[in-house]
Amino acid sequence: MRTKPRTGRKAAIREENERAIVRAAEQVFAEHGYQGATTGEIAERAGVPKANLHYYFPTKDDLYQEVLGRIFGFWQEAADALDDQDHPVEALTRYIGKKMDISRAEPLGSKIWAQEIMHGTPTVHEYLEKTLKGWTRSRVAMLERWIADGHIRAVNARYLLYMIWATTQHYADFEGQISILNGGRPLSDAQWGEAKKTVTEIILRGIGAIE
Amino acid sequence: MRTKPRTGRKAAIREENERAIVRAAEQVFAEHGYQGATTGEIAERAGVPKANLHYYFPTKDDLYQEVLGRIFGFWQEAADALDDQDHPVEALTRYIGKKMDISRAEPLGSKIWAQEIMHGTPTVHEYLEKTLKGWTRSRVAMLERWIADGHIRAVNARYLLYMIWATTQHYADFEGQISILNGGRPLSDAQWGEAKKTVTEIILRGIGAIE
DNA sequence: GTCTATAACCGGATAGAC
DNA sequence: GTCTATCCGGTTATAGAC
Repeated sequence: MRTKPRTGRKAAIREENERAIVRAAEQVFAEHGYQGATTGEIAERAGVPKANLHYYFPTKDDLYQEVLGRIFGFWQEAADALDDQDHPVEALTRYIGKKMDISRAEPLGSKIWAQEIMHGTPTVHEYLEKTLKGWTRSRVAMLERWIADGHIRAVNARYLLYMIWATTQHYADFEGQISILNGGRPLSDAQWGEAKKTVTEIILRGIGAIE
Repeated sequence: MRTKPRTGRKAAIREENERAIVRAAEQVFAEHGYQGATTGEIAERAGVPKANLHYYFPTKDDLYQEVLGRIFGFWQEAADALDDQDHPVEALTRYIGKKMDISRAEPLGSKIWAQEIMHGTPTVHEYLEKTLKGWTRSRVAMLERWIADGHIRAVNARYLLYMIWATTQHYADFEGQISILNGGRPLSDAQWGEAKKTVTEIILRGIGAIE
């Protein structure tokens, strides 16, 4: 008997359990941090006994890496939005919009990422060195080409990128604060639209891409 | 004999120990999160036996509250920079500059604050409700007056404020990522100046306050 | 006011029956 | 593949000698 059958009843059970565990883990890691998260609470939220969690994910760290892997996917997806040779206005509008959408749809992933960075990148250091560093360099080069071509003003491209990351991720990482300042309610559809519009316009106008 | 003499040799010892413990606590809380921080490591970094830490701060939570108190001071100080009726360009330039300076001088506090928010504001909920909410409301009103007076364009004032918070705090909260992308070195004096200039210009131009 | 030794507890991980 | 019972290491907090 295979340990991890790809099809059949057991495979379906495995997949459903793993899915439930990873989702629960995202919530608990985001809310309590790596150390604060307990496998007991994750198992409870996933609706499985703690021993079963350890059957699917031998160690807490394995589970954490699985969760970080999911996040990487979303970040990569957003990164692709800036990976072409469109006009600056369209490219940046799409990139900012996509990042805002991810902040709304996957705030937990963004929070786990932020905490991982604040804790000294123990797990994602390699990713930053090997993938993000190169991607950033190429995007900076692209922005500098736009500057040379007169599409946008001469701003520091790297700090512009940081500004976009910071501003869009803030809506995920600080959603608790934003909700409280919004009268205890999460932002509505209309407010999200307004936030996205505000962020996009200030940045585009700030670099002289519009008006 | 007083338990907490205000002067004399014992008072000096107390003050020095408390100071060392709080500084060490900032480092450990920022790096490992509330749960990940151990009183043992804090005591070790402060150079006192663990039992002595508990003599000065009975519980880990007391120490955490002390650390958060220090942070509030810096945030309040930055908030004051926007508390007057100057021209928008000067007021916002000073506020952004001050927030960037705090990000550089006190990144640990910013990180602890960010994590506290991400963990659901268990400790600072009251502060957000009672202090930050009112301050934000008054600053939004001020910005809207500037818009009405034609000093800046009609942007959503609340999301503009969030943008300033996000962008400036990013340099503290994500300093690990920024350092890696900077070739493994923290930003130099010149780079900090360039970052501050870039952030300030994009925002001021983005709201039509300059150019 | 200091510090060693320890109590009391909790959480990650596993053994082993089903 | 599931789950109860348990081990073991680590953490907060304190007792009590100095």
